[in-house]
Amino acid sequence: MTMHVEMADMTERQQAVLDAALAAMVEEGDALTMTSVSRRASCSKETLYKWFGDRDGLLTATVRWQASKVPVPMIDRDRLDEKTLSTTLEQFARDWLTVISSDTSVALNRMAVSNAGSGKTDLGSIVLKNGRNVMALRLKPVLEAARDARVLAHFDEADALFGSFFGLVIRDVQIRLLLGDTIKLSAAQIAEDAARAAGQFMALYGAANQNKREG
Amino acid sequence: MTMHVEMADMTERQQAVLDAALAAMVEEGDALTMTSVSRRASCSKETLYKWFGDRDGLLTATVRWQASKVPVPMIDRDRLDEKTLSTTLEQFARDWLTVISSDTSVALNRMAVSNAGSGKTDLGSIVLKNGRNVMALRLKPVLEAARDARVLAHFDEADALFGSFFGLVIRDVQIRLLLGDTIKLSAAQIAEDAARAAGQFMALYGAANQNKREG
DNA sequence: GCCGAACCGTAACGTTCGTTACGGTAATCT
DNA sequence: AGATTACCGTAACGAACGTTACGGTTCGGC
Repeated sequence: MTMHVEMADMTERQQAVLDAALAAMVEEGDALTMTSVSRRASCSKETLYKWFGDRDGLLTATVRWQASKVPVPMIDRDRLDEKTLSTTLEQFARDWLTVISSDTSVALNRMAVSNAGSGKTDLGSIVLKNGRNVMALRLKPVLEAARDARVLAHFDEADALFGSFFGLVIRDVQIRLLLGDTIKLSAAQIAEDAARAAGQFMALYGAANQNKREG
Repeated sequence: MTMHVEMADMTERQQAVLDAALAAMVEEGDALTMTSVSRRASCSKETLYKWFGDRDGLLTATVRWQASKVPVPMIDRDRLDEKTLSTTLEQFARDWLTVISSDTSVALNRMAVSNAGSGKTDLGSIVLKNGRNVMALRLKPVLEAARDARVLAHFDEADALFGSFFGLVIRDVQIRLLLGDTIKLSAAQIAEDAARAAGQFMALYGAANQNKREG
């Protein structure tokens, strides 16, 4: 029976404990233990159980806490010419790649994937909801606005475009990171990749070049 | 101390045991236990330890066994006009998507990701080596041949092209599957996605359309 | 000053599971 | 036939860890 704690209800002390849990997840991965978290947070196990119910409760709270800390890029929907759309996409891609390649994101996704395999509580859906789906929710209105402004070619389902954008940005970076490949993504590298992804997306779906798709 | 067993040295009985382990991995995920494997395979635990050393040895042998079973698409490098390249890529994408979306692949990658987080032995590198890297190794000569035949625009590093192709094919499918999202990929859907990915790749990197990239 | 609540540190309990050990059986070798 | 080998089924051992319980400390309220 997991507790349902909203992030707003978290005291500073509790947030500090969750940060400790987060650090434990980064360093110890799935093998993180209640004892190690309590040691890191300088709190008793009894407190952990009182606050979070059980181990799963602690993990879900930790995942939610991290999710609430990830900044969501803002968008102005007012002016939407090709240039602004392109830079918006590029900024989106840059933020996204930065998050994805961070230690905490990797650890979090590893935990969620492990849990999705044999888990009672579904960390995977939480991560999906607060990661990919938030991005999709932010991006799709922009894509639709761009279509209506004739900046993008016509389409029916924004999901398909989002999927392609996702692929062009992430490529094989995330899965390689999750599988333990040691990649070093410098800020310059991220910026370059983001620009390439945005450019390619515009090339594929922009109203200026409409002859690039099949089906 | 893990044993180093080659696939060729596997007797039929041993392969049957590995198939049982594979089934256990699919159904029980990370929580698979030596007892459950022995029960499934109708063998004793003593035999498991004699053959595979320890739990990690069993897991790595299972991963290798599955990897050896995945068919690798063949390629004829002789005739390489735009049409054959396109269909080759499409076939590649179709095979790949089929593998990626299979239950065994999902279970295997989940296991490897979990292990990469807090593992002594690195299943992640094995999966990476037998999954992504095999594909890259097969595809890069084709891309280079296509470049030399002026079917693809000039490039220096085939890795970059491979990454883009990877993204266009996989998009967000794999990460969603790993995180427990229930997606149903029909053969028709896979075929459609493969065709789209191949078409988009040709549009971006084909010699016919050279003005689509940035940087 | 005294009380109760909240919390820390640690010890204790019970379960799970990896690992090892043992007795029994069928097949193969000498 | 007798011995050896390989294997099955099961029991037993030991460690790790989730969970609970307990004694001691701090702190806000009366």
